[in-house]
Amino acid sequence: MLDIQLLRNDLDGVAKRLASRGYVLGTTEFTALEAERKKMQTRTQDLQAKRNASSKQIGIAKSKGEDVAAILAEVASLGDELKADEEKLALIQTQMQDLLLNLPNLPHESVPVGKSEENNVEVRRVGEPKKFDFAVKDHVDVGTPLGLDFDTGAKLAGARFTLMRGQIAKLHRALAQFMLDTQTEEHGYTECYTPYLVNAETLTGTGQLPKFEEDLFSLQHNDSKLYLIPTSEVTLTNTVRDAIVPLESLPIKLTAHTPCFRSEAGSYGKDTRGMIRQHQFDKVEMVQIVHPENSYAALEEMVGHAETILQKLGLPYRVMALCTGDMGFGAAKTYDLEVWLPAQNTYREISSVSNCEAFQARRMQARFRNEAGKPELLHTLNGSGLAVGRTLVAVLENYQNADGSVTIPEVLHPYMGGLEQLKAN
RNA sequence: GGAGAGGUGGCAGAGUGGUUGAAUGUACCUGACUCGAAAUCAGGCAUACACGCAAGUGUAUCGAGGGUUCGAAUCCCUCCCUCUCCGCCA
Repeated sequence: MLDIQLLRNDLDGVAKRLASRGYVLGTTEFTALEAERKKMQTRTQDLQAKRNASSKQIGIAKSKGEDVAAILAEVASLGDELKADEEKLALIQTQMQDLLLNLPNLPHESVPVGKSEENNVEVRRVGEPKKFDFAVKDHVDVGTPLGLDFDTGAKLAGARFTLMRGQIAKLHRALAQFMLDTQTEEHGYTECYTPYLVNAETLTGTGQLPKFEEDLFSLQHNDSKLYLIPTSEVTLTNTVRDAIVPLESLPIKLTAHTPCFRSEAGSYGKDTRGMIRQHQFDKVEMVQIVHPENSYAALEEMVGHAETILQKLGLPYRVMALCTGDMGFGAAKTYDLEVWLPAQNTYREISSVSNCEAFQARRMQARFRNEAGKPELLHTLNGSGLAVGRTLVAVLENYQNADGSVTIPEVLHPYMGGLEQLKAN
């Protein structure tokens, strides 16, 4: 959520910055609503002040045993008008809140301006794509003989679900364990186990609701509606919702390995083959909750934390700075990590690391007590470290051998009980 | 699922429908005393929002939302959460 003060003071500036990410701000609508709000709020508060003053006098008069009929009559006439004004004001404030909740974050000044994916800027490239002296297969063809089973996944749940068996299932688990251990032991994140189902408030805090409800899976339980988390960014970040944390506790660094559930509405026909785009996938998430002064340093640091995983796995990748038009709703700045997939002969997103500045913190009312002892909004960051399913895809494709076997990256050996190669039985 | 007890400021803990944004204690900050500290004394000490150049003034908030009333922390209704006992359960 943007600071409403900023909209009041510099509406055109805000509109301009939002336009850079392809969002058209209804400035006329805002101006009209804001004028109405101001009028109604002032009027309502005046009436309330009058009522309060009279009521106080009634109290005083009664305690002295005086007659209160005159004041009573006077204040009675306020009643209907006040009630009508309060209702109207509440309606306006709801409208204003809706408007604010649906505005995306402002891009940081360092973000390249652009319309789409094509305008993203490559920051660096790490690792050399391996040369194969045989025709490379994609992860579906490599993985199927080894235990990757799309047919059974589809039978059990439908399209975009996968079943893994045996060695592949174990490799998938090994990857998650390895990532979690690296983030906790080497990078100082606290491991968390979080709910997979959350309420609407939580999702509003991180920005998935109200605007992106269609991207979520939900279920009705008695009178309450719960949603499956699309990422543990949601649960980890919301740990500080409605909280004022002490300065000394910063930065808060959290990580979790959870499944993520996404409806993938609007991506029909995209990445239908294989397990690139699934309704359910595992991810090790990193979240940092920091002092506003440190959030951009933390962003760079977190990109490094995600890169570490790719480097240890020996997977070639590149770092992309997303342009204004390609960034997510809540992000002020985002880096994507893209891993090399030989079968697609291209780099594909495997991690996304974003600084949301105070955008989520303002929605969540997540604050810290600053040096002066006053509550101030935190900055929140999140990033994948990494998406486990896509990492599995990358390992299968990059480490495939001519005979159909797959070499297991060395760092995973301890997690695989010493196994060094996946082979079909 | 059944029965009961609760939810008030950083913490503890009062609060007969009326000068209660809230006693008191404690923590914290400032000042006085002191060479300094402790003790003591005095003052300060919630959040959000609105109006205002400012000083300031006003509004809202006692788990959440409704209601009754001129006036609600206090009365009524609904919901949420916590705790205790019983039942069921991985």
